[in-house]
Amino acid sequence: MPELPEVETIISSLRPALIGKTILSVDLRWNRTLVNPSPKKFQKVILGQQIQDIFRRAKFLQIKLSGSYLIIHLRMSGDLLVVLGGYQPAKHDRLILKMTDDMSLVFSDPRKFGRVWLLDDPSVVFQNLGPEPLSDEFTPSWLYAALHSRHRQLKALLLDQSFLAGLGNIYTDEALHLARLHPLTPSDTVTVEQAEILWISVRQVLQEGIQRNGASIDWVYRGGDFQNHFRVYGRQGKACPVCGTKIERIVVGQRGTHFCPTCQALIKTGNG
DNA sequence: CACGAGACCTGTTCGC
DNA sequence: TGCGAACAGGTCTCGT
Repeated sequence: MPELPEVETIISSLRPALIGKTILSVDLRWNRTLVNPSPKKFQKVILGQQIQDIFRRAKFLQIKLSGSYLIIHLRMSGDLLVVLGGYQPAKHDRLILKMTDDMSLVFSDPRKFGRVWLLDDPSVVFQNLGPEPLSDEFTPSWLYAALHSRHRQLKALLLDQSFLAGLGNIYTDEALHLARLHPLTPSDTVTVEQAEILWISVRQVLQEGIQRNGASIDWVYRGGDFQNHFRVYGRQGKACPVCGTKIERIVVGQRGTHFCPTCQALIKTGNG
């Protein structure tokens, strides 16, 4: 479900509620949610630890405890909510941490793809991630060089977390539309100018997503409204906001991919 | 290295 | 109305 802006939005809501709270009990309701350590050790280690801060790295939530890091990835359908008072576990709850001040952190995840780690050193989980797109590390010249160091379809490459960390299916389609680049463009044919426009576009869609508190689709409403501002995602058959051409949907790397065939024409290169 | 298919899961929507 | 297919914001692994 969530991409970078949604994770950022969730963290913003959790931070004021959770910082300073101490974990009093653990209710693990789907064992495979927990990657590391064993359920028994997890409970033993986490009880009594205090939440000190919460950060994001890529699409991971990184909860700094007094003696460990609690790492959470929401994958497709995960959600985190804070509830006050007596709480009756719901059908899709996978992990519930009861805290001081009569508060609980609930990890709900219908599809059971989400994962949780409790680690002394979180870097092992992050070691294969590319740069953060909103950091200073991500520059137009880095992007141009990185695109040319591989030969891949732009859509697939932007989704690859080891290339760039944080984009998912929605924001990739939106960024490519803004940059007027076809999703199947070979990465090493992008010009310096196009790379710069793509760099601006990636940052712009992510910042807009954060500003709008992310996108809320399907049955989960978490307050964001970026879904009302999609240019191409999920809009196949509807008019491109720029030129009016019907948005098309194709499959790239097994992901639904939405683009405007006029604004994002595939430019043929080679043999002139 | 690049790419496609399959796996992991449940729920909703689409098409006949 | 019913029922199977297709689809869903993600990522890993395997075979070619």
